[in-house]
This record gives sequence, structure tokens and C-alpha cells, in this order.
Amino acid sequence: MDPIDTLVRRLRSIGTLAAEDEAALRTLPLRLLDLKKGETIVADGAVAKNCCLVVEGYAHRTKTLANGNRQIFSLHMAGDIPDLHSLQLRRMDHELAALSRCRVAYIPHGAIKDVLAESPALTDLLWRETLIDAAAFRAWMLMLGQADAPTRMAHLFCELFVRARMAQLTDGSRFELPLTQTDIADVLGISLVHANRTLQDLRSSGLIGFDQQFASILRWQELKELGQFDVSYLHYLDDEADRPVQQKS
Amino acid sequence: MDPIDTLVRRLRSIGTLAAEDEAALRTLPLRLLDLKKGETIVADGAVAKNCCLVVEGYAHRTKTLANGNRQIFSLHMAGDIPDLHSLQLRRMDHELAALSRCRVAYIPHGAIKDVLAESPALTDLLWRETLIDAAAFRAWMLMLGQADAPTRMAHLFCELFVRARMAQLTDGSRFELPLTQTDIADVLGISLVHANRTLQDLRSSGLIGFDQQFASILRWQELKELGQFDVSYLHYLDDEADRPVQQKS
DNA sequence: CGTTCAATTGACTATCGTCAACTGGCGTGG
DNA sequence: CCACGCCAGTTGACGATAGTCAATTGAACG
Repeated sequence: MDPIDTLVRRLRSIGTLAAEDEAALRTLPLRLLDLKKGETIVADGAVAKNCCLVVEGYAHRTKTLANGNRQIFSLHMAGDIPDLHSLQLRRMDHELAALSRCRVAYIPHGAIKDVLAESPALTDLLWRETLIDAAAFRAWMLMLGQADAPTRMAHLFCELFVRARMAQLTDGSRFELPLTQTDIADVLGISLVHANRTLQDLRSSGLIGFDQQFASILRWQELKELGQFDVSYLHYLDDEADRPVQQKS
Repeated sequence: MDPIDTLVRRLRSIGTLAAEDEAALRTLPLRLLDLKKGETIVADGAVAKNCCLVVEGYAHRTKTLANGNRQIFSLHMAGDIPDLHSLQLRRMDHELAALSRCRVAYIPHGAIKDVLAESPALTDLLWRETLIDAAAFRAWMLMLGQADAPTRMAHLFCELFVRARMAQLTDGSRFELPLTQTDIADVLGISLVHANRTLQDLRSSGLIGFDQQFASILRWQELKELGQFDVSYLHYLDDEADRPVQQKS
């Protein structure tokens, strides 16, 4: 899969990308890198000189408290640029790392700025992308502050499924999700033991299937209700994001 | 106080603002409005046509879950534009409202876009402002997911104090903070009763003073440690943000 | 002077965290 | 080839942080 294709698909799902802007993106110099699970992409406190486009697999952003507690802020799949903000905030206030084995493309800030200088429309679109990132943080703040563990977990699966589907990474109701239960616990802000028990509840009530590498949405409507999930915060252009899920027969 | 003065001060604290860009900002048409406590500024789901600059008092962003639980995402003081993101994300995914009696200035999107079209530097600066907003969300996600109530509360007072000081809204270690304990609870993601007890602990241990309208930082160093507060996520340009607090004698 | 809102307190409950032990799979190295 | 260690998942028992319910006080306001 061509790296820029994934980016173009992502941008087209949230806004209008003119042909000449797509052409400009395709001139960007890329440095491809394959990463192992857990490898740091950009360290907390580092001064970034590149942005990092996820091409395959998953990346995540994380911050660790003095007592060792870790919070995962976001998960990123093909087409995402998790550190796009570093264009304007050079010094990282958190860490970006590979969640699974993954492939990323480094793009120098200078090259991106050159392209943006020529296109206000593309500037708007990338700005919009960073704002959708922020909107997702708000959605997660709402979960972390106000929802119990089952709701949070259902919400997580809802968000990841919709994003994967919009990025054409799903096969029906099934998609790759290389998360350990420890990772899930750190996203949801609950303990590993509690994450394990909550996951078992979701599985046994037939809402989702999940084993290490793959997740399946078994009852979309019920999962959405449990997770209090409203897709609008992801700010996709069209209604495709909210269409029902066809189950495998 | 001139509305644009507060905005200029805010922008100068996080980046470089050229004289001609400041001049351009001063040409923006403003519609001033005085709001009562609790009044909605922009409703959840609304399509925004203006941005809203806080001139006096406090505004806040909030979202309510189906079960009635409310999470406050952020508090905003003079110089902030809490809905700057609406430039690129027209439809609100949360509500903006007055936290206390406050004065705001509406600025039409069109006027801002006209100014930004002439100045890439100002575009970068406002983009940066929205990204600092997102960075604050991450800091709060970390608290909501990983910290206990006393830590969260200490962190809240740390952040509000530093921002108020940078906005020149403090008098020594004292600043206006028109928050009810219900508001605090909704920021911290804890119950009102628990917020009340945690606040009493902070007061009786001598770290802060707080009564309805005003907060005082009594032991800055200890408060920072309890709140695990590291100012860097606010991305101020200079070190002033991290200087010690002089107590009143 | 009554009503409402904010703060406070006590008592009880429950969700969730911690500690600890056990299982199974997988890869590596002797 | 098998033993060992490591990692991920699972389970039980217990404790603690935090939520809920309920009642009281005091201040502000009309």
C-alpha cells in the first residue's frame, strides 16, 4: 500500500482535497521505517523535526506519571499522522510509540511547510485534522470522567471500528486490533484485572469478539448504546460513518 | 480592558506576534455581550459562524451524557478563544457556556479568515493556540485516567493559577475563581460530596485557600508535587510560567 | 420571609484497585 | 529436543477510594 494513498484517503474522509493538493502531497519526501512493538517513534520532551505518517499497523501516544501509571491518549492506524501537531508545537509533551509491529513514513517539517505555504486549502485541511484529534480527546475525557468501565470499553471498540472502517481496514465486522489487555487498561484508565473482567463481560454478552489480533463487532446497535457512542465527534464528511454493520452470515 | 489587548497578550505568551498582525487583529469587528452565569454561548450541535473571545470572567466547555453526568472539558479566562476550533469544525460537538457572569466578544468567522488569508504567521499562531488547547486535554486525560482525587484537584489549581498569572489576572498568589464545588467536581470527574471532602483536605493541609470567588496558592511547591504538575504542556514561550510564587507577607 | 442554591456532614454501598497465584503459549538456548 | 523464562491472560480474595442517599445549615435574592 502506498503511504500517501492512505493519507489521501484519510483526508478525503474529513474534507475536500483538490487534485493539485493531492499532487503536492505526492511530492513529499518520505523515509520509511519498520518498527517493532513498543519502539519509541518520538520521545516525550523531544524536539520534532519530522511528522510521522502511519502506513501499516498501529501507533499510540502515551504519557507516564511519576508513580509509573501510564495513560494512552490515542491509537493510530494507517493514514493517521499522530504528531501532526509537532508542526506548531515542536517540543513533544508526550511520547509517540509503535503499539504493534508497524510501518511509518517520516516527513520533514520543512517539506510539509513548503507545501502548506502554497495552499491555504491544504493548510485548513491539516488544521482540521489536528482539531479532530482534539475532539477525540474530549470524547475520551467524557468517558474517563463520567463513564464506568463497561461503557468506556464499548466506546473504545465503537471508535476503533468506525475509524478502521472509514480507513478501509475492516473485513465486514472484523478488523485487526493488536492490543494487549494491558494496553486496553491503559487506554480506559482502569486496572489490568478490571479490564480483563470487563472484557469477559462484553464477550459473554455477545457484543464483541476479541482475541489478541482481531476484533469483531457482533451487535453494533447494542454496543453503541452501551458505549454511549455518537460518531459526530469524529467529524467525517458523509454519513457513511454511521451506517449499520453487516454481520457475516 | 480592551478585548483585543487580552487576546494580544495571550498570543504573545505563546508565540511571536508581528506588529502588522496585531494591527490586523485590531481591525476585527467585535460584538460585545454580557452573560449571566450558566448562559449558553454556543450550543452542542450548533453550527458556529463566530468565534468567541473571553474578555472578562470565565467560560467553560462541557458535554452531558445521556444519564445526566456532565464533564467540564476546560475553563477559559480573559484572552482565550474557547471555540477557535470552530473555524475548521463548524459543527460543535460540545457546549460552550458562561461559567460565571462574564463578558465575551463575538468575532465573525469570515472576518478572521480574511485576516488569516493575509498572514501565514498569524495562521500558524492561531493553529498553535488550538494545539495548546489539545495539549491541555491530554494533561487532563492523564489526570482523569491515572490520578486520585487530591492529585487531580491540586493539578487543577496549579493550571488555573499559572494561566491566570500569565494572563496578568493574579494579585500575588491570589486570583479570582468563581467556581462552585459542583463545577470543580464536574471538571475532576468526581462526585460533589467527594470534591467537597477533597477540597477540605487541601485547605486544612494549608496548600490552598479557596472560597467561592477567590483562590490562593499557599504552598506552591507542595501543591505542584501533589498535583504532579509540569507546566510544559501549556507551551508558553518563556520561563516566566515556571517561576516561584511570592506569598503575601 | 420563603425559596433556592451552595456547602457541609454522616452513614452506607459499590465499583474498582491491589496482591497473589496459576495457566498456557511461544521462543530461545543448552 | 526439551527446559526454561517471559509474556499474556485468568481467577480469587481483600481492601480502599469514591459514589449515593439524605439531612442540615447558611447566604443570597426577590
